[in-house]
Amino acid sequence: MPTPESSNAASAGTREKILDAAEQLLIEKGCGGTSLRAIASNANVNLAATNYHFGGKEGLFAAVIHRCARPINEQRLASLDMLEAQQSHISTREILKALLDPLASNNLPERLPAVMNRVTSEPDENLRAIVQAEFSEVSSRFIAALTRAIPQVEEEEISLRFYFVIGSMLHLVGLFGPLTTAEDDNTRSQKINALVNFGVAGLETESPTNIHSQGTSE
Amino acid sequence: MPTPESSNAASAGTREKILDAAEQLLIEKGCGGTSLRAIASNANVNLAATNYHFGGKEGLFAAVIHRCARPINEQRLASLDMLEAQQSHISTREILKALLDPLASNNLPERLPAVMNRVTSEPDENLRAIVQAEFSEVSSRFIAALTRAIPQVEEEEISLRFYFVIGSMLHLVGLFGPLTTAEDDNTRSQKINALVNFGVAGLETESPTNIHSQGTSE
DNA sequence: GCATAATTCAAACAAACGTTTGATTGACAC
DNA sequence: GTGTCAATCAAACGTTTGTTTGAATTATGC
Repeated sequence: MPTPESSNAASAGTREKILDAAEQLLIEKGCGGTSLRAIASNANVNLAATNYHFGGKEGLFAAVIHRCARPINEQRLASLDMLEAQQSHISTREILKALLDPLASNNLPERLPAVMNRVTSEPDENLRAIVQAEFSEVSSRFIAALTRAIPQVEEEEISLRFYFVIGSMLHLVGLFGPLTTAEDDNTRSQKINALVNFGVAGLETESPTNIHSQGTSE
Repeated sequence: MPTPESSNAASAGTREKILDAAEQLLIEKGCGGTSLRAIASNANVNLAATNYHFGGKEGLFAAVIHRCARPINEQRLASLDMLEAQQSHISTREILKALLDPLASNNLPERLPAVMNRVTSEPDENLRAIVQAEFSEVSSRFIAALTRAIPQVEEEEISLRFYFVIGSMLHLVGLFGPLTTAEDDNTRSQKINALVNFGVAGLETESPTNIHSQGTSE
């Protein structure tokens, strides 16, 4: 009884059908709220197929995360590579656009943002580790680029502000919800653009020198 | 068989013990990942007590949310009330401090931020509605105040940027994790302060007039 | 065609789930 | 004491869960 954990060509349809259904249900109900039976039913495959192809529930959701996160992160890193190859100094705005514009692109898996939003807040430790590993290169590369682009702010502060941008991004894509039409694509890219503006200003600001309590008295 | 859904004085110990254990487990495992049996076991009460006092799992978690969210939101609204009573013009920074400083206060329930972070990303629709209702007044009041404080940015944009701040906040409190010591309190208020700086800059920035694609060519 | 491996299937497994039941306890009123 | 009501308890309810099994089916190599 071999478990083809990493077979690709074989069993063309079933694997993808399971991944599609799992992705959909993961968005709607979360990881803990989705049963393998519901996945198999929505995918029109046998229940045992989920364990056969992915070795278990955890392996299945790991595969969903991987399939979703990889293309968008590759696009992000490719954009950053191109910027760094072409220019000696890159602006904060260019870096943030490389990070966030892929979310507005419409040749990406439609439900990718929703999956990211759902999965980054899952309490399951194993899934969290998978997500973190999937995004670690993007984080370190972009933090490094931002540190170079904004020399007047120290790296530790840049790192914290980068996670503010990520938090805003996750919250935003959670609001996307069922946007699928062409006009919604416009709305989406408008909101991504608003996040870029917001993030550029937040990242580049210099902290006020007086840290002590800036009270209510005017 | 009466179900004392809203009794207060009676059964002093058990109710609170259940709420404490449920809160703890909600943070660690999420709503779907926490069973009533685990709650009852950690609280050292009988399993049936959870249903007796809260009418079911959903009622229990709603009570946890309510107990957590209410004091912090009251503090936020009280701070905003005070600002609006004392001054005719309130700065963006003052508003954000009224919104975020309560998260650094140490006379609040320790695990409140973690509960907020966990529960705002729960897929359960009923719980989401409860959370939304709990925060709706804070949202509308603070968005209105920010709109008055930043007249050069239109309200719809302010509203979107406000949710960016909320997203950053939720992401930040998720990073707090097991911070409990006194020195960690300092770290926490430093990070809250960093978020205030970030948010002020992001909220007050004026969008660049050229919306069209700001390409890579310098 | 035939053997071999990969895949699908119905069925069952033990375990854990939320909820309910009915008896038992303790406190307070009269 | 007696009656009443809120609270706790052990035990069981029927479902649903993730996973496993072994036979049936399909594809692949020769």
